[in-house]
Amino acid sequence: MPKRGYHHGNLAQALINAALRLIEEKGPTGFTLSEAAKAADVTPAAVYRHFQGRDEIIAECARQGYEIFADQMERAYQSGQPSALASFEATGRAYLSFARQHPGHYVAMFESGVNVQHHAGLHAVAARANSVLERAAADLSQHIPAAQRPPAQMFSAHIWAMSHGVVELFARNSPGTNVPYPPEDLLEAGIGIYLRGLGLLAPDR
Amino acid sequence: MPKRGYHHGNLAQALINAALRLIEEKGPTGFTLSEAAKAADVTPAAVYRHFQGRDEIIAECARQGYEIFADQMERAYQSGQPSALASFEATGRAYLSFARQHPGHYVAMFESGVNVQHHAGLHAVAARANSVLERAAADLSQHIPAAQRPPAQMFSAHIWAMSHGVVELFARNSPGTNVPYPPEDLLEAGIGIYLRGLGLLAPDR
DNA sequence: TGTACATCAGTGAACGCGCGTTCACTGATGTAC
DNA sequence: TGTACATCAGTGAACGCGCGTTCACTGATGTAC
Repeated sequence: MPKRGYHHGNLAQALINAALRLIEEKGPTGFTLSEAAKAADVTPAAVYRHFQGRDEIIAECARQGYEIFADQMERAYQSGQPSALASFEATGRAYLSFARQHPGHYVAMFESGVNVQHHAGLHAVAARANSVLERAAADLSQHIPAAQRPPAQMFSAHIWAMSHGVVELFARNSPGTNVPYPPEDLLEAGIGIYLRGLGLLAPDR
Repeated sequence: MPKRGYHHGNLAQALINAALRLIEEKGPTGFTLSEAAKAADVTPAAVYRHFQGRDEIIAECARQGYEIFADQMERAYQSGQPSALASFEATGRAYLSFARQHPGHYVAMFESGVNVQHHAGLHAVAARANSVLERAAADLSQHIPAAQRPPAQMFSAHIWAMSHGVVELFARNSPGTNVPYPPEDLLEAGIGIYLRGLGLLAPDR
């Protein structure tokens, strides 16, 4: 409890943290400005010293999430170097791991209905996260015979889609039937089969 | 305007339809009981003659959605018979096509936070939809050499995840960068690569 | 070090709003005789 | 066919609630001299 600085200390971040916890616990709908203020031991009106309103809080949650996400993707990419394959697989894994470690951020980014285009800073950092995955895909595509090489942007999108789908459908308590595999294994296997389809892994292992 | 039957005619379904339109236009959050009632030209209190409350309306939207979805999956499966491969590909395509044709239902089913387990009828029909995809996967797995055959439930989950991811990320105006491919093509290509990875398509085309 | 003043983060009361839900009711429809 | 009655879908008024937002304010902190 440092509580240093002016009055509260760092109310802006305290509100963001409260919002993230609320979003994580009750979904994007469950978050209210008033409740976040209460969680930060502050009057709802105080929020307006730091944010324009409710929307800006969610947007900032998402922005910080994209920042962390982009960093983790970058680190995953580096961890796999110099192997293009290892880098690519690591970024796929990083997606799921991010969703697990930062559920509040994840929901703010992908399920809150926040408009990435409408917030200047948001768009930039979202693009940065995306570019890591695309770079990994581009590296990898060098290893595919040019003739049958699909655009890197395309299979980066495939991996992103499969990762996102696994998170949404199987890494939460969510709808439909629960599949009896840990999401990590499911994604790992899926990416493996996909890469074999690209001719990047031996046909049988 | 048949307006037959008692008073309104078929208020229950009129409310569901209004709810679906609202959900489609404003997202799962945008739907309110009061607004649905107004759209059906009825007092909010009238809703309680037909539903226990707000939640039950959304659940019924989702239920009807799963019903349509299961039917379409079934039809897609049949359309591919007797080829296991054609059936499987068709069910994958049916997913995206359903999301396009019935956006309100889709959102109610997958983005409204409705709990499939909590509503008896919902769970059953969701399982029916899922079982079609799993049957298609099981058929297909017969064509994979037993030694390297992954469980059918697993690659059914992969295709479901990729389909869902493509819808969520690229078939809406949603987050991140927009990929310059029509979602249908993206999904088709992704499934193709994946099936090649399973050894079910020729390695080069 | 001490005093006077400016800054500005957070307060507390108030607002209008639309929400979901309840209740006693009304009056159109269906049915029995 | 006509009348009396039962049913029950929808009404309209009311409720309590929590929301986001505004406003004039207060009083702790930082700063100039």
